[in-house]
Amino acid sequence: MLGRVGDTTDKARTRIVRRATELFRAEGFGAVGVDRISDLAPVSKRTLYQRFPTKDDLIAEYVRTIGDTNYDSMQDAVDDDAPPAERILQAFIWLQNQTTPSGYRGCPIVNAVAELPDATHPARQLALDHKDQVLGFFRDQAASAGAADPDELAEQLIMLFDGASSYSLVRDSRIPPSFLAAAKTLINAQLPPDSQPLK
Amino acid sequence: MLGRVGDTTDKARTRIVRRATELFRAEGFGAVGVDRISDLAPVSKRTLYQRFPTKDDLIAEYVRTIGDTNYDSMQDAVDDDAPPAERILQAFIWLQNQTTPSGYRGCPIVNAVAELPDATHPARQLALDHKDQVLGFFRDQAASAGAADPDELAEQLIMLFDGASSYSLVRDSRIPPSFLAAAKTLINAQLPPDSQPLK
DNA sequence: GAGATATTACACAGATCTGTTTAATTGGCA
DNA sequence: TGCCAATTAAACAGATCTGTGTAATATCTC
Repeated sequence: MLGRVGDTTDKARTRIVRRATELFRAEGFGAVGVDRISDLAPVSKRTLYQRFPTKDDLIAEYVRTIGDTNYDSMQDAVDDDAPPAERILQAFIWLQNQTTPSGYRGCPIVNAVAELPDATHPARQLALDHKDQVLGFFRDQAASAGAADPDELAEQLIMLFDGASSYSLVRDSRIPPSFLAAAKTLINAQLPPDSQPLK
Repeated sequence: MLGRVGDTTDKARTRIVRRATELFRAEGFGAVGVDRISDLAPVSKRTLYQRFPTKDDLIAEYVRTIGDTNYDSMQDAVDDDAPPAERILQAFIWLQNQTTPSGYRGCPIVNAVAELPDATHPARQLALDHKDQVLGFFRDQAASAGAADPDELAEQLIMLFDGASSYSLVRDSRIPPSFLAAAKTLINAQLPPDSQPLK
């Protein structure tokens, strides 16, 4: 039967999204045509358009998927039993490892927003949702760690986080150790005086 | 006479680059055709191709121009008589003001690298040159301020800097005050104990 | 095995893209 | 005025793009 809404066993759909993810991630939306995705899926173009009526629908699904995948991957790198400040650092180390040693193409969510000037594009909201999810994680950990202003610290951390992505993208090199040092400095500046600072 | 190399009075060339800058900046390279640039310059397509044999040449010129323009604009916002740590903050305030109150499209240099997967594209080196210029500014100021490790601090600052751009891009909102607070925290953490900390 | 459904290959429409060709026209300068 | 280089408009080539129409083939269910 043709893939219905909520069908989690639609193999064609899965293959389409997987290939689209690889190609969009590496080259962006404009540079990747629908034909190339369907050829590599492999699936006929007709089937692709059966699952995704327009390319923009596929782009939106890509943004949703890569956001969820990245968040899950990051969470997998975080030890739930570690102290909250350590958990933040583990997330930072995860990002650093994503950029090893070269070939990193920048944050796919940020890149998507950059390539979609139309603020009403459905993918734009999904991109924001993802960043809010990451921001929420930082905020929750900051609060648990006893940060003086968890919202402020979370904003600072996500700016540092995404800036490190840009750094790696432009230089095509691994995020440097100064990245983790900066995270520690920002966190320590907000920890209560009686707590053990990160070092 | 037809615009020669080094001709600084080539009005057609100037108009082409100016329009290309507006359009590329707002929409990216893929979404902007050469026809649209020439129509708006206004200049015939023939003249455009006389000045820039390929679109990639125009893209490279755009990256060079926007990098230089932004760096100059940032330097104009920096008071040469202020202490070095203050000069860094003035540069950060400049970036914050670039994102007011919305409509910011992210760092054009980072966006250019994201949209040009080919690492040998001439614009890629120009993008790196620009970021090295900004990094060098931060390093010089950090060193003048007596930072413990000026290279490390400069890396941290440029990561925070570009991350704030991404933050503003994704959220279509002004960079928040926590940005400046983070810069101060990172700077203060490296200033000599006997110096006056930023507040 | 029969019938319904899904997928395939492939041509096609219509739009757009980069870059070129051609011929008419403009504008500066002697 | 008259020359000459530069610019213009416009059509064009050839490629690519998104999305559709069609008819044959494969797959699944009963």
